[in-house]
Amino acid sequence: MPFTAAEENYIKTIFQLQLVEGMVSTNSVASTLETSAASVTDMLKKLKLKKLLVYEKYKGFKLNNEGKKAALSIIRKHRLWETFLVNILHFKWDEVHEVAEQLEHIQSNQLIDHLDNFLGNPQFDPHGDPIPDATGKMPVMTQINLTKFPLHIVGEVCSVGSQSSDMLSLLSHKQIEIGSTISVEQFFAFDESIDVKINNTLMVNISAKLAQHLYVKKLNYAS
Amino acid sequence: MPFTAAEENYIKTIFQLQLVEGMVSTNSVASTLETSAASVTDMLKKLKLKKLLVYEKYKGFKLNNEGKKAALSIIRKHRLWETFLVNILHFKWDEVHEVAEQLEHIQSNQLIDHLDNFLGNPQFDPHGDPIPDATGKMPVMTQINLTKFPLHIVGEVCSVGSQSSDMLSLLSHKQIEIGSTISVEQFFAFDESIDVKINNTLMVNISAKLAQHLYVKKLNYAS
DNA sequence: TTAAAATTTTAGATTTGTCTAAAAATATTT
DNA sequence: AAATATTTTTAGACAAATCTAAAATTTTAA
Ligand SMILES: [Mn+2]
Ligand SMILES: [Mn+2]
Ligand SMILES: [Mn+2]
Ligand SMILES: [Mn+2]
Repeated sequence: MPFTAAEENYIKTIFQLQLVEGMVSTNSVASTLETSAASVTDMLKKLKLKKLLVYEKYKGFKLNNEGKKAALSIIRKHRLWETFLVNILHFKWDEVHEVAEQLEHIQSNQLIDHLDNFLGNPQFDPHGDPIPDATGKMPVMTQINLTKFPLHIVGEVCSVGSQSSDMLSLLSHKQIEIGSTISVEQFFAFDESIDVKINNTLMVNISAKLAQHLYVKKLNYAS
Repeated sequence: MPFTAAEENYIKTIFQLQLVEGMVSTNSVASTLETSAASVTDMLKKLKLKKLLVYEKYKGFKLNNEGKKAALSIIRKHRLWETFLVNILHFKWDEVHEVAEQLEHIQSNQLIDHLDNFLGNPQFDPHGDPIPDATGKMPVMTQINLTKFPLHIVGEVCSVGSQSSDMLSLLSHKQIEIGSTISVEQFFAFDESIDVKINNTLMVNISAKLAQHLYVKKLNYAS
């Protein structure tokens, strides 16, 4: 029942890929984890043996309920630790990912429950991603990718699709943060870039690639 | 330069044994880590190759300066995490050891420095053991084993030589804690047990075995 | 609808950390 | 000083996680 750190990294990656892809491919896992396709196949056999996923040779694979449950527990730990690092130890939000990658593998339910409680049972992590509770439930976010966000509607930046330093420093340069209000003002078909207004004042241009990694939600409340 | 968790566990164990034994034996490490003597020999070769210890076949071994430095860094992490678990997450002092055994292997200097700072740069962990600073220095304790403590002198319980649940629950039963004042009032040669006075009031009998695991320091300050 | 390209799996190694059983060295007793 | 016991090391094996290179399968393109 307890998993190794390597198994947990695969489980988490497959979970996140299947949210987007449905069925997951060997190569997508390999490139996400920066490992070889052969290693992925090796691990798939182990995870299948442990009854965490549905897998037929050459046909792709996806986590079953047991596997999803395991993934949510790892994601819960990862996001709670990130919250701890930023809120309590005053890390910057682009400095926490690597350490959380390690901390998520610490085995102790008591630890994670006490941590959750100490942090005040936070609902979202510093990147705006929802934190599953002990049973695996997460708040729904109805977040939309910025590329699909309607024009001239004010939303709030609530999540970033990548934690690469390159991306985070670009965001920082453009003065975009989690919680910034944002509205798409113009679309340029040529390069699919967009002009957005940040916090109702600053106007900046955002590349298609960057937009693909920004998630926003509509502001339902006053303003 | 970074060590694996297994290497770190050996380094820490050898350090602690050589404080008492001077030269360390294969079997003492094996029984402390609950592993086979053969595994210890295997690891000794690796640690020698990494120039962390002085080792000649069949002759015993001990950490050199480089090895001691590594050990102190691991001990620093272990004791800071224990302090976090007890002071911040409200674990009991006899519940923290297993989790700290895992947390001590997280690789991030930034993390441990921020944690130290957040905890207020504590000098002692919840078991009364000194916490090395970032350079490896620890406060000297001049603690004495209770079996060697002079009669009728008031001291303070500052460390326990074991973290076994059995021992900690026995201490709890006798209402002895870290920080309790203690004085040895009578020695019984027959079973080498002693009567001690706790916090200047309660008189209890302590077995030779228990006394061997209790460390006290003289109270130099008023009272 | 074959041929070429891409993807995936297998075969065979390697590293780390562990084990048991046997051999070697050291320590203790007659 | 032998014989015996203990400790330590070596030899050989195994599981986990990884790799490269080759084979198998599926997909795409001619
Ligand atoms: Mn991880
Ligand atoms: Mn996050
Ligand atoms: Mn440990
Ligand atoms: Mn301690």
